[in-house]
Amino acid sequence: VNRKSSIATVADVARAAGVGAITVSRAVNGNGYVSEEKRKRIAVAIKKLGYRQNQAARVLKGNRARMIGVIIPDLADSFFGKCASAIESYAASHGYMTLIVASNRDRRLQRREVDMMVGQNIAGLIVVPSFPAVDIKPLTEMSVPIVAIDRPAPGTAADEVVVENLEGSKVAVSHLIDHGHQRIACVGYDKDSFAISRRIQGYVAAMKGARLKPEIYDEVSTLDETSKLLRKLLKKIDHPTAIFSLNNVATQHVLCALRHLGISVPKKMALIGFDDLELASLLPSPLTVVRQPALNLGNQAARLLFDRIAGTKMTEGDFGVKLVLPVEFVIRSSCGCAAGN
Amino acid sequence: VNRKSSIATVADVARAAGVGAITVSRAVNGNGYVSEEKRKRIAVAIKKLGYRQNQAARVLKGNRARMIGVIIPDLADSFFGKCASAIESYAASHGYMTLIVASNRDRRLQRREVDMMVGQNIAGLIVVPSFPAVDIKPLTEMSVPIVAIDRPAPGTAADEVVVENLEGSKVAVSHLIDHGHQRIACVGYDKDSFAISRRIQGYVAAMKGARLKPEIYDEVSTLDETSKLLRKLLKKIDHPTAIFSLNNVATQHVLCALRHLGISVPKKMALIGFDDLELASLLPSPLTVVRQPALNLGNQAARLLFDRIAGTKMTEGDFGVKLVLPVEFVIRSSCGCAAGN
DNA sequence: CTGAAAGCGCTTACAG
DNA sequence: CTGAAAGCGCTTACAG
Repeated sequence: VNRKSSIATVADVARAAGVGAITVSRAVNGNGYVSEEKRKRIAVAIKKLGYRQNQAARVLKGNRARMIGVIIPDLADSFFGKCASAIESYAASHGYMTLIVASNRDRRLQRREVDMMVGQNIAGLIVVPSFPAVDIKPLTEMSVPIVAIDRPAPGTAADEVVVENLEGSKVAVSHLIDHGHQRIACVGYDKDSFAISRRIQGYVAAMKGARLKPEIYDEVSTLDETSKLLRKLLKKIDHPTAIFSLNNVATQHVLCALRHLGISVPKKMALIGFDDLELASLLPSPLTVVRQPALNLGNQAARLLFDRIAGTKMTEGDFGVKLVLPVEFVIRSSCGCAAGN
Repeated sequence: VNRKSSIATVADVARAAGVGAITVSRAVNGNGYVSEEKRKRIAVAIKKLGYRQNQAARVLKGNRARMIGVIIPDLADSFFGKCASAIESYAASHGYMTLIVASNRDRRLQRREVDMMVGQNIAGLIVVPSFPAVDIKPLTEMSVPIVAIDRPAPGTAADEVVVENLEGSKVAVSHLIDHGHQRIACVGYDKDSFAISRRIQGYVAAMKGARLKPEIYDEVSTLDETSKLLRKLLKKIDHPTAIFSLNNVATQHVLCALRHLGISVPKKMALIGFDDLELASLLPSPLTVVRQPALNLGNQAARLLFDRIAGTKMTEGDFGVKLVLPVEFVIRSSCGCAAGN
């Protein structure tokens, strides 16, 4: 492949600038001292030859790639998409590229992806841990810094950034109770994930605090199942008068199902969802939600990761920084409050 | 860095399997012939030693990285997010990782990102071309296969996958005309992009076809500007009675502005948007839209790209495959049709 | 403050 | 059908 011959190497730059190869390397990487004069000559030569550092050679010498990995359950999910977006921006501003992969909640797939990331020698990883930490062990073994978002990664030294799941849910459910609701259903799925289980705990805490009986339906993941559930619930005379939905997808399903059943919100059924939705404020009854700071979640995670990459923070014996970001309770009117926003 | 010493190399595997290094390489990459017996011994040795191919060394030898690049304007935009998601899945199923970057419609940023992708020796690129093709020249010069999506990349040999922008708009606007609307405003921004300009053309064609006068407001990009525009329009006695919005963001702004102004849809103002929205069917008046096949767009683009990477298609003298995907006209009720969906 | 030499782990002609 | 040697482009101790 002799088209390669047209690509400039350090040696070419060194020759053109009349210096040694190592000096070029130092100038490019900003290590060690290079006299101002040589630095200039090198810069000129680089521009003239169109030199670009070959990352493969750099990595082969033992350096980490200027790349980080991001593993999220689903790239098309707006919440995770926003996280990824914030991370990518942060990485780009630090001169790093971002390998983004969706685990699709498929364990084998994620394992393969982790292996590939090892093969690429990534400098760090931000992950929404859908699986036991053993799955990312190949990376921890290489002491690649890791930040877990949305959920912790127990058994690792990973930093973590999560949100106030329990507190946010408690506030939301208490708000429904303040509106006079006695029967409040809690609807969603993925109850084994940290975030959801914490939200359920918050719901339970609020209900128990008001001496109300929790009604939890935490295995309702499709629109169909949601419709079925609501139809069943509404048959009872003494049915729930409010719903707390556990994430954006669950909220959408509940909204859809209620619409199809012709149940008006909040008149016949009040609703608060965890996670904001794009058009939430434009719905017939603007949706009251617990809003997660998706962009900030990504940002903070990236910040922690790059602190580790830069070696600012120690990893030895240190069990990681744990960050809990506040959520925002956005009152519109699906909860029963009159004024929308 | 002597922790390296614990990582197995081809030489280690070769020794353990009692074969030459090259045979290991051939077995791993599936080139050339390796006897069944040696293949088995090698597989055993690989498993035992936990060998993983070092991508940096592979790339340094002149091979392309098992990585593709994706450049989109904005990762948090649900339309582009879906495209990226489909591309990533396709790539993963082919054993490739995906470098996803947002250009943020910032030309300098994108140039830097292209340079970094060159440095990583990516095997292919899928790009939403926001800028002249000269910006991706470093990649074309290396004959990296490129597929343009959403917009063409004139002046390159890139394959392209776009949607029926003109046709979709024409159908939508004609539908409004069939509802008896005589004054239909066309609202949006980014008119210099291919997709939007084609949509405007479709709008104009439909209007002219009905001998109606086009009213184009194609520099309305923020909610504020949208509100201002609508307020101004509604002051006139003879104001437009329908709006055609040019993309998902414009549609959202129009919906928001109308809500704030207390204008009911479709009674006071009919509306059709290009691009579907998540909760479109749950709005007070479910939104009629021209739906783009975002996932399929990504899929088709990935398929074309991997055809090129596999060398199935020639690039020399060939000006690329041009694919135009159909859009779907989803009639709900914001256009004035009674039945929602 | 700067340079020459060695080597990272892989694969590609070339022999055999 | 399989192997030994060279080299991809870079950076890291080590001298000077």
